[in-house]
Amino acid sequence: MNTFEKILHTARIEFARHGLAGARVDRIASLAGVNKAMIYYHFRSKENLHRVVIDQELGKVKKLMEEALAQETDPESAFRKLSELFRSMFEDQDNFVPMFLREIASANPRFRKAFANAMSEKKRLTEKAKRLINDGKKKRLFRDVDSRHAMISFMGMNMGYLLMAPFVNSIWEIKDEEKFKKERPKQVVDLFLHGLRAK
Amino acid sequence: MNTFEKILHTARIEFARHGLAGARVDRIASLAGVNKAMIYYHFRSKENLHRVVIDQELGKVKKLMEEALAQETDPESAFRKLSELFRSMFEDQDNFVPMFLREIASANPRFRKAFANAMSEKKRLTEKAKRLINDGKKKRLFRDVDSRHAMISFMGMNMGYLLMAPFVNSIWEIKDEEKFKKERPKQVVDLFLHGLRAK
DNA sequence: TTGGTTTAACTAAATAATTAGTTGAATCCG
DNA sequence: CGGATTCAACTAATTATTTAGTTAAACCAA
Repeated sequence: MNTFEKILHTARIEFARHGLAGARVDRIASLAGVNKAMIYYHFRSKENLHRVVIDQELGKVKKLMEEALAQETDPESAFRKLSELFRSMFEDQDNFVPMFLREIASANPRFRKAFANAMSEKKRLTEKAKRLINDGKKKRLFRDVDSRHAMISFMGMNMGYLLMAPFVNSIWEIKDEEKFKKERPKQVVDLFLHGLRAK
Repeated sequence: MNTFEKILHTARIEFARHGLAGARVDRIASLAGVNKAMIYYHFRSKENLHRVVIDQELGKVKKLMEEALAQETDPESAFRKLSELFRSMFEDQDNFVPMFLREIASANPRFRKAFANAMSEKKRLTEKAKRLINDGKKKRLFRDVDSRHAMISFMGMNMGYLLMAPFVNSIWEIKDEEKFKKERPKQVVDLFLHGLRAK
């Protein structure tokens, strides 16, 4: 890893832990094993470094999204795929969750737009989701539900635990987090599909 | 409002907007229309002021929880009640959401314990929820689902939109937020109950 | 090939700016 | 009186940013 990458890598951790205001340039430098001036040499300012880190994370999200939306399948596999997408989005990069939460909290419009853009990459996520549900409705497989509400519920079911695992574990006394996480996608998709299913 | 209350009120807004590290004591003082010295006179330090604000917010959550758990009813009304509880928890106090998100992000163990404690006030929320689902299962009204997964999904469905409304609105192109919010509890509870229902 | 020149990457230290917290004298009011 | 409050200037500390100078590799013309 060269200096540039070392700084980015350490900054990601620092910003995830402390947020933009709480992050310390000295700490990034010393943890990265790099002279502090190098941060200004490569990134101009703390704020700009933060922006670069955020953009990088959003880039990964966008990429995952594109991969997940590539194939066409039946509703059940599609929802399982989406469930898996959320898991990888929030799970594989443990720095993303805190950064994501803080950006929501600070209502940063730049981030909101960039994230919305990454999520509805060429409208494919939203369109695909609506299509999945409306197709099911036409075929009388699904009840007559509002597709937006249904999809938002689906996202909430999926993301809720991923975002707040430590809290949820504590409240619901979940001892074996790993096991629980593994069970989760199936449980979520089952509940959701049963919820949609026509009687 | 006396000085003490003015400070608390302004601090709540400041901490919600900027977090502990980003909050400025000078700004709190000037927005509260109070001399900075008064903040130290009443609250000793910025961190302590933050703690007081957080504790106050958690106190409100606890109170809402207690009220909501007071009555006993059928599953449908109970879940509707819970849905309404989440709404009031996150909606009525618009400063709570950002503070909550930031505390999750910073993984503050003090907050986690206090929140878990407020949520599972004498275990009544978790026990009641489990009981609701297990009763339904015994009466063959509900499928054989894992009650913890189901309840976590229910919380996610409810909280997801409340926590991330600006994002979700942007992604799903929701124009009339107020209308959508009003429809939401019914939509959520319907999907959830259909998801549980035995075939 | 060689000696000078440029350049990006880097260092150590200094400076500039911000900000939490303090002080002490003065005022206000029941 | 005495507790609450104002006020503005202050400090001590922290922290972001800049600066002046170094290094080593790449480049390039004679």
